[in-house]
Amino acid sequence: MSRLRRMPRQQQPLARPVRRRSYDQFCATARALDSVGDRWTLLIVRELLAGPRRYTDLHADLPGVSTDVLASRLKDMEQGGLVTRRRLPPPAAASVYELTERGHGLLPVLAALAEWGAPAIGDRRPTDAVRAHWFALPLLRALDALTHAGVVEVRLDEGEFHVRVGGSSGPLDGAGVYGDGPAAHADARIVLDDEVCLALGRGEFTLAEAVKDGRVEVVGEGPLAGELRGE
Amino acid sequence: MSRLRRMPRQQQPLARPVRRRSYDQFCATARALDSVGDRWTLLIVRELLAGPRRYTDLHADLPGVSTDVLASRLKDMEQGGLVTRRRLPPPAAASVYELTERGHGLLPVLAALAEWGAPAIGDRRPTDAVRAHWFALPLLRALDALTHAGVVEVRLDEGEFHVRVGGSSGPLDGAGVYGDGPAAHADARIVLDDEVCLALGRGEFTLAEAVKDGRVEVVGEGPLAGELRGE
DNA sequence: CGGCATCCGTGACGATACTG
DNA sequence: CAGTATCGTCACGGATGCCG
Repeated sequence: MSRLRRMPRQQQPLARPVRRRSYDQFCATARALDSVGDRWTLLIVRELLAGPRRYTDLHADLPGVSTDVLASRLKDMEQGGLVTRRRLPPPAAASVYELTERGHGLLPVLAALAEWGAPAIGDRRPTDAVRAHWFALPLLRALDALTHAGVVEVRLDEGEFHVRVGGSSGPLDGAGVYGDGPAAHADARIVLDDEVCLALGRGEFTLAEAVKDGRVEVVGEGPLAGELRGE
Repeated sequence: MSRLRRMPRQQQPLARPVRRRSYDQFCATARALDSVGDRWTLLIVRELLAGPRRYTDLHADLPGVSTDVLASRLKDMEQGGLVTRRRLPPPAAASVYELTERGHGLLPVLAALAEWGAPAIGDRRPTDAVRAHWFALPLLRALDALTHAGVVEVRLDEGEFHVRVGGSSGPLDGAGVYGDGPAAHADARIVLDDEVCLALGRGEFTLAEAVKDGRVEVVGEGPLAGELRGE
């Protein structure tokens, strides 16, 4: 026995207060990853880009995250200035988390990741969870060339979501860039299936082409709907 | 002894073969993070964007990564199609890792992260490591409006690196988007300090403005150097 | 019921030593 | 030089408990 300690190894833990893990590199990318590189953090941002959400809603739409990790991430993100916690008025005894402006600034990061990941998404595996609004990020790429601004409601097999488009995705009005479920007021609605939605995100064809051969159906009368039809 | 097992808890380990950890979500962003969301992976990509590197070079420019984690990541990335391992011709008994085209496709992701991280980089902490080419990604943002193509050598306090610009960052010729050290053939050279370089990455002012008031010095005679001077 | 905190087993990580 | 082996520590995932 006595696996004779091979080294004194008595080096103190250095009295590190709590030391959040950092890459300790003077590099913009590394600093960004210090903030959002932890597991689940960017997916929490993806959820919050849909607008303010409660803890339980976040937990429901992030299958696999454990309760303590979610709570811990939200705390870290609040301290890091990515999210704020807002207590709802008395009737509803609950609080919601929402992105700060800094947190919203991660949209290009999420969009770049979605664009890179779209070609490799493959088929849906039996163990894969799905939510309709997860298709919003890839789709935004196909919609960001629109000149008219407004809200587009998107109907997929999995459910529906809505996105704000046009106006260079102007200043947020407190709501998200996209949202789950139907929109309060939609300027147009499109109906398509997952495959077509992902192919649009991959840039395999344009929205106008997809509308033309019937893979995407456009409902609505306004100028935004007209532009979606390629008119 | 016998800390009496408190529960049957006999649920088999399910005979999982090895199961790389996945978010198991049918979502382009989550799939992307399945590939590059692990700690250190994106920073390895940052290094390899500078061109093919050997294991030891990677280890030297990624302070803090342990040898086994680096080896494991490179193996995962090779299996994931992000990098290839190439054995150098006999004289040099070594092998290098280089990005595949798919791996190069992560440049927009790294650029978005760098742009988001640049405003928050703060001051250099005593524990922070630095490498000159870590400033390349933020700087690319300030250079991507150039119309002339070529190689710009950048001289900072920390050292020098070079970037390929123009031509919409055309097809790669096997080398990186940027590289450490001086360029084999540079069309122009700029001299500036870290602060100015990061401010350019934050978009606080344009390169032409910085040249005008002397915060950036441009050396060279060709058309690219002329454009850098704002002529 | 929402919002966590606690406990526990497993795996990932970081440091160092060692080997072909 | 290019990793592999070993080991201690911490983070993660799952279940459960607590508390307003």
